[in-house]
Amino acid sequence: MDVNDKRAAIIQATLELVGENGFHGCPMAMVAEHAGVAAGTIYRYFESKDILIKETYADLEGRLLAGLMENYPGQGSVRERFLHIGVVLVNHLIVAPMELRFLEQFHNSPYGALHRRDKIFGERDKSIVRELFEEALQQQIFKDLALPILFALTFGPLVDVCRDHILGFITLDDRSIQQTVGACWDAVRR
Amino acid sequence: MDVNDKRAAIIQATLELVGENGFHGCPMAMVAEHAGVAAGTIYRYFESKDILIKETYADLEGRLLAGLMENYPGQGSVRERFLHIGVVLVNHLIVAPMELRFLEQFHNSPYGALHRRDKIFGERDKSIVRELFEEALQQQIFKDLALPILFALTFGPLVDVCRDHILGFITLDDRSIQQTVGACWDAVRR
Amino acid sequence: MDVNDKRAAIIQATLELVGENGFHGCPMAMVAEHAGVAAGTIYRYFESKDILIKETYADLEGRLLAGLMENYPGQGSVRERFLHIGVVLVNHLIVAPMELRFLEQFHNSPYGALHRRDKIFGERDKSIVRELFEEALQQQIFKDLALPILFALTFGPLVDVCRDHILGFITLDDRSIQQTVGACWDAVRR
Amino acid sequence: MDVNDKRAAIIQATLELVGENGFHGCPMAMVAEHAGVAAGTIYRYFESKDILIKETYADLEGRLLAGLMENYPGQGSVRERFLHIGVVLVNHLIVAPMELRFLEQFHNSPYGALHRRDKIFGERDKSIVRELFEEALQQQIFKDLALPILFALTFGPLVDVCRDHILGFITLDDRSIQQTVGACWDAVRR
DNA sequence: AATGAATGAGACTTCATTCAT
DNA sequence: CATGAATGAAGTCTCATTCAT
Repeated sequence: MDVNDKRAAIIQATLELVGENGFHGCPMAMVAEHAGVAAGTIYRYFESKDILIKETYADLEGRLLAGLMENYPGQGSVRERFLHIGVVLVNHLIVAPMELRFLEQFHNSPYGALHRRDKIFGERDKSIVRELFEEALQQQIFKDLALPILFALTFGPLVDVCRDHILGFITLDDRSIQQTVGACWDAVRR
Repeated sequence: MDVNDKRAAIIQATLELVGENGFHGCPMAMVAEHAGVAAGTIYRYFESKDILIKETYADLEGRLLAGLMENYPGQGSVRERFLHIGVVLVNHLIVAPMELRFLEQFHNSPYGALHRRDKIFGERDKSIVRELFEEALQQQIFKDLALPILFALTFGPLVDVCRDHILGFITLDDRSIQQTVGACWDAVRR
Repeated sequence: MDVNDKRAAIIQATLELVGENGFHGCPMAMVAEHAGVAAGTIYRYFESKDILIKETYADLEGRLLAGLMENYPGQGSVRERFLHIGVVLVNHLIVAPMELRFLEQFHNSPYGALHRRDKIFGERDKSIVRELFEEALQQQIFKDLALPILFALTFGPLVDVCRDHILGFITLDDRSIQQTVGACWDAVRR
Repeated sequence: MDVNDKRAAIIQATLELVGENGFHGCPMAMVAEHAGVAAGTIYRYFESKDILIKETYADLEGRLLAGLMENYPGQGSVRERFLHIGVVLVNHLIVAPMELRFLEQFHNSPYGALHRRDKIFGERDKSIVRELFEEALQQQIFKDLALPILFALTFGPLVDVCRDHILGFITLDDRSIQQTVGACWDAVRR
């Protein structure tokens, strides 16, 4: 388990450094220092910096999805599940500013697009989010729009408001989060 | 006008390189080469790389706003003006992929946040967009949400769908653009 | 006389900039700006930056020697003349900090040594200083030391104390200047 | 000891290059080449070029002071100790031309003045030189002049004659060194 | 398996000098 | 003669990656 500890420490250090300082503020030597390992050691766990970044993203995404599934109202209506996902996502991101920053950085990198392609076309990665959206389409609850458009209408604004909250432009509380996710629902529902 | 030609060539080269390769793929030497000038020449027009980036953004934003104002239905209803802005914006961005990529890169940089702050709090930059949103709030046409949230509900999805179009994940045509902007309207309207 | 005005302005700008900021703080463009001429114009008066520096030095030296000859007690004793030279030199340098800085910078440059060589071996440049020292040697008033050593014993300390005064390490007044020059006299006299 | 070897090689290369070509003739790439290391390696030992220069100076000064203390006649008279210091200093400098040149360059740099300030006002750095001078002042053996002036009367000429020796303007031998240091003694003694 | 010193390509920026106007 | 925009070589410093220990 020592091995996983080290791997986890490196990923955590990467997340924090990218989150705080952006990609520029994340040299391998600094990752190593924060993780408490030697610079060369990183390369035993990750082939290159690119791969380290990608796996850090995958790790983050995994935890994000896991969070969405806690108390997930699997038996609830589409609307209930939609609101759950939106609210939990926002709550997760605004208490973890660095994770949000990381997500944004990642989406703007060359591999960001590649990852997105897999996400949208790949069949292997059927998350509850995608299941929900496909179900809502079939039941004609959602507008008849392409899946990426529905994703954009939902997650685009949510990520943006989280950023604005973190930057101090707005202050989100339970009520305004509810309202915002509700507005997203208005956007996608028929 | 020769001077402006050179300045414009440098800005254009910056736009294209950042758009194609991201910030990392845009060293000053490459900008110079693409612009057809010597490396040192850039510094006659822009004090530093940071300033070059900022002014490239300002240039792009200016053209974007100018585009929004062409055929702007100033006398139309709030809804008509909202749809005009959304549709024109999307049409502009999907024919200029590099400009879109540049915008996204910019918003994720240290100065991106600063710029955003000015935009939201500053009074000096009252664009037609902001005027429209404030009017819609006063007339209680929009939901009672903070301005940044309304912006997020509108422009977040629009920028995202443009990116997906450019990346080939979806194909936007007039009809789907109308529908998407309409969905944003559903999000913000009361 | 317009031509000489421009030349003089360039030399003056060079003196001030080197004096204030050292050689590093004296790019040709800045010299041009301070002198109120275009960068290219400097090259009509001085073949290169090296030559500009040298001629600036020559100019300064000329004014320095001219200063020494004002009220020079040509008929006075060797001691009187020595004291006059020392006191006038110090007074000149401590009211013109930039000139002193320039002198020091110059002596530490590659051409500094060359210039010194000419000064010591060249016959063409028989200043009153050298005449005085040679006379003092012949009359066995000075110690039987090589001329450069006598120069060093005299001007080395004087330049150093001027620098210390300018840097604020000491404060020179008429009395301490007299004493210091007197100490130099003690060093060289038999 | 391998680490110190590399550090020492870099310092030695800096000393030689500054000594031979002045500060301008000492780019980091050339230092690296002379030291037999890669350019980036220098930055493992020295944070910046400025710091490299300063530490090279400190190293040189340390060796200089160590040289002065060999066979130092600690029990001898003030005059004996003064002559010892002067003679040893000159002998050291004229066999190490590059060290002398380096010293001169250093004293003319922005940090030169700062260092000097510490030297004169700082209490922490009570070298035998300063102790000697203060003792001589107290015992009224020296003229009643400020310490910096006494330093100037002593070390100003000594450094200058060393330079002249190295440049070939004069040839110092034991006898002329004795005479020159003796002349400095005449300058400072009451 | 781990270390971390070493590497060296490449980034940004400055500036002496030229030359078309 | 004067201008000053343009040049591009050269400088300092960073950092992903390797490899001897």
